[in-house]
Amino acid sequence: MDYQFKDIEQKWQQFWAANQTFKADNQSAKPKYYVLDMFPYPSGAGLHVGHPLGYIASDIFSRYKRLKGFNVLHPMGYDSFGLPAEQYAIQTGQHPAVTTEANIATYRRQLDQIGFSFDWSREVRTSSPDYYKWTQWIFMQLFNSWYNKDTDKAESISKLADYFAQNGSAGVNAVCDEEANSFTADEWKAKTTEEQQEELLKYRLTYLRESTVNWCPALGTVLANDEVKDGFSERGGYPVEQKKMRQWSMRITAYAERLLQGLDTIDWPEPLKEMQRNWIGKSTGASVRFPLANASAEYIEVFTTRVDTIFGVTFVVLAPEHELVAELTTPDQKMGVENYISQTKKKSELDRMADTKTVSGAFTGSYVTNPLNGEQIQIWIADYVLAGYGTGAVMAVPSGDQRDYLFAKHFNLPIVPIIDIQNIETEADPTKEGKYINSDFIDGLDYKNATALVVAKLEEIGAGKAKINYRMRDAIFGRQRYWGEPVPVYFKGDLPYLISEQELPLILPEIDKYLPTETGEPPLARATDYKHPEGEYELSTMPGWAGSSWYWYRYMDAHNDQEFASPEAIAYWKDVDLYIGGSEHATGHLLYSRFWNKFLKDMGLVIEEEPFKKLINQGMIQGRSNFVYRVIDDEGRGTNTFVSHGLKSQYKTSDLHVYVGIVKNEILDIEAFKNWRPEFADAEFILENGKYVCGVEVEKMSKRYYNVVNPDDIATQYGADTLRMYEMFLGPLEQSKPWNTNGIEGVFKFLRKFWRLFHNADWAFSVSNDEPTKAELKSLHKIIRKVEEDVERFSFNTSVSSFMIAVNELTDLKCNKRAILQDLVVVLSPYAPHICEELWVLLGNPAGTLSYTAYPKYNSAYMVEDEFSYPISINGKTKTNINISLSMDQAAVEAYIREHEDVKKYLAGAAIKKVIVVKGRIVNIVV
RNA sequence: GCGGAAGUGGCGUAAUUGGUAGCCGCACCAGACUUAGGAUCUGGCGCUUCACGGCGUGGGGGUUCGAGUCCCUUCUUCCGCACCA
Repeated sequence: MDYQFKDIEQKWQQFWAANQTFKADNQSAKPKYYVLDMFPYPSGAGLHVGHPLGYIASDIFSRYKRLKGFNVLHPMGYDSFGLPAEQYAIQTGQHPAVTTEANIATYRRQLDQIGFSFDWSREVRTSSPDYYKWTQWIFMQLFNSWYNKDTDKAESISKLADYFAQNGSAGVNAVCDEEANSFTADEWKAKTTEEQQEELLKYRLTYLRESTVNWCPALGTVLANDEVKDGFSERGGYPVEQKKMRQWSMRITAYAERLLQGLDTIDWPEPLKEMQRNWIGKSTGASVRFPLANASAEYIEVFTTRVDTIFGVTFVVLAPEHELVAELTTPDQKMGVENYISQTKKKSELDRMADTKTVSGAFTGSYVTNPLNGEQIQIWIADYVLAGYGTGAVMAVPSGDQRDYLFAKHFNLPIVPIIDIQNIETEADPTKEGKYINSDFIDGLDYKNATALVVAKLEEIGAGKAKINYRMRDAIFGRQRYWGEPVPVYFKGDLPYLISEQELPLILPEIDKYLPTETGEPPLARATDYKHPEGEYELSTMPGWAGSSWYWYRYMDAHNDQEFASPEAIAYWKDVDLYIGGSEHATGHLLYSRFWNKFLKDMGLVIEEEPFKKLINQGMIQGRSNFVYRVIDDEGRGTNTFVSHGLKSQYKTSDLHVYVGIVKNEILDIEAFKNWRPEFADAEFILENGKYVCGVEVEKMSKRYYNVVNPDDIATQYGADTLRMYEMFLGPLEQSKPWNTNGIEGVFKFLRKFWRLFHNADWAFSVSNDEPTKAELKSLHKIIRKVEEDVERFSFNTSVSSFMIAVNELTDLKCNKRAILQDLVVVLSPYAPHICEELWVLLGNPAGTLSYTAYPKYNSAYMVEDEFSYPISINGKTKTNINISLSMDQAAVEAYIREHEDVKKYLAGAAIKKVIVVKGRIVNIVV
């Protein structure tokens, strides 16, 4: 029989499912290996050819590891809470659970078709109550914890309360709200329960606080920083504004340093680590207090990374939102300041970011004192100072900072040079070289010594101290949406209380409409029976990242209803050895997951500090869009005539995306185009060389560009094995590339050739039991080693090429030896599992044993050749080939060369200076 | 502006990590078999030259017996961050 991929693939997919071939055990004598894919959000559009790229790579790796004798955990599930299903529900009234269920069915069908070796018995869905019960449970643990800086870990909040009762707040070194108060033990005991709870809330790792949030009116919810891009929501692209709200947050900042340090211990792509480092944004510097004369506050505190430049400070700038602005504004400056503030408010976040050129600001009329030289300096406000970073106030050093420089020039403020080699003619010079001038007690010193001395002096007089600042903020956790995990909290008065663990899961209630209420409350307010006996439930739900921040643990023990995963399961699987997914999750999911993991570690619930040991970012597969060109008539109206790409410059045209399925090699199938949409039924064409040529562009693969290529279609036409190998063949896994089906024939031909090796001219299965020849063994062992090397370094594209070479070689040798082919089947099986299972059984092996057989052992003995013919170069120019034996050492080779007739001829009497031999091979003779 | 990655045939890419640049595939050309071919097989395929040869990894320079690979410089493209004091 010719290669019938359809029958073969269906047969084996059914076999794997029926026999649970890939079910992993939670105990085994084999070493464990955990391969994880980023689980998909099941959108209505289904999978396109880009989605499986990473899944194919991880599947190859999983199958390879099984052959190498590992107990492999390779699970899959769905991140099934999320905005799109809810938006769809708002528009159609359909329950998100219903559409989600339907989408999951589509995803599952599409995934099954590609022949993945997932252990489906461990499937998870974040929207299932069995699952979100534990998301809520982890939320409760976070609520019940605070971060102790002294032990550098999270600890129980009840122990903190005990401590307060005994010692008051003194000696507590916590990461907490700035509003946290100091009190004695007696004062604590004198507080009411409510007052104590209110105080404790300032310490909890998940807490409720009035804070400035990203509010998206169109979505009716707040968003975390990583969900906002350039002032617009990442999902949907709606405008986002800043708003003060009482909101749930997660104290991820407590883990800033550990999140940063941990990056050095994990094997992740450097760009991704760099993105996380940037996001955490650690900067080392000092906080300095500039004393105020006549105000309620004693000083203005600023953060600076260049405390050595303190003698160059000629003014202080506050953010317009700074709390002291109103108080510090003198009557005669009042008008200017208020104008400026209202002007700033009008500017959107986007304008403010885009416009970094214009210098603007206003003088408050007040002054502070430079704590080191007693100078009186002006206080200004300006929107180049951000309220959210540091203290919302900066000391301006125009000689060293370009923004301060421009500001000083614009408002005619003094600019004082402080370093001898500084050149401040036209711009600020932030140099750290040179010696200080105009700088009192640090004059003549260098950067390092000056910094240390200034910090020491500031600490001595109580005007400042060394400080580390992080750019990262706490993560906003509540969402005013329906389709997410309910927050397991009820309110008595203004204070939140956890529901009891017995009440978990707190089930998402049914509601009739998915919009916010008329009074602006979240959709959950529409639920009629949603009430806790002791108070009102929290009405916001958790954000999309909650469920995905711990899911890899659930896979370890997916059906446990007593714990999120049993300690035994966690002790066995520990962490994810290999994680494959897109880099778009760099500052979202991947950061939050590391944060929760560290917290769970602190609680003693998990073992490893970092959840994902090695991570690979697969590149994005882009779409290849095709265009037709509609001719525009003289009145500027679109006609129904389309001009071919090469002639379009002769007409006025507008371009139109055309469905890529009716274009082949840029040639439009005109009949298919006419049938594509009714309005084109009588379209006319201006052709070139009798053909209509389309334009091409690389864009994101998306429905609206008509450039989506569906894996189902490829699998139907060529089979899953071809699809799998072709996606790998396309290029390096980590590289983004446009999808192009053109080369797929080559891969398909390869699989047919491979199939043919096992069959005779009449397509009857036929292998020989003869001893393999040396050449056949060499071909086999070359590929055994090559695939091993390639898989270990995730270079799947190069293995596909090597498979083609091996099969070409064996075809040329007319090899049909069982000894060769059986090993070849094993080596190829991670890439093309279906065809290999079929051939494995035809070779006489029991069905289902292929996945757990041993990977063939490479034997270098088959690589050795007695004599090689080498090209000889003299002074880098290739002259001739000579034969040389591998058993010769360098000295023997050199002697042989000197006496060799051909070499002598080319040397023409010149003396040999040096013979370069690399790995027994002469590469050059220097004369 | 700062940070990162990358520039190799008509195209996707490869190069044992400093050792014969262009493997494998697509496209293309020629041939064989064929009623036919969008099937299969064989051969060719960086540029230039009738040929010998010469040139060639974005450009320029350097280190080296030897550079796609290392160093300097410059250009281009993509990605991330972006008033972070």
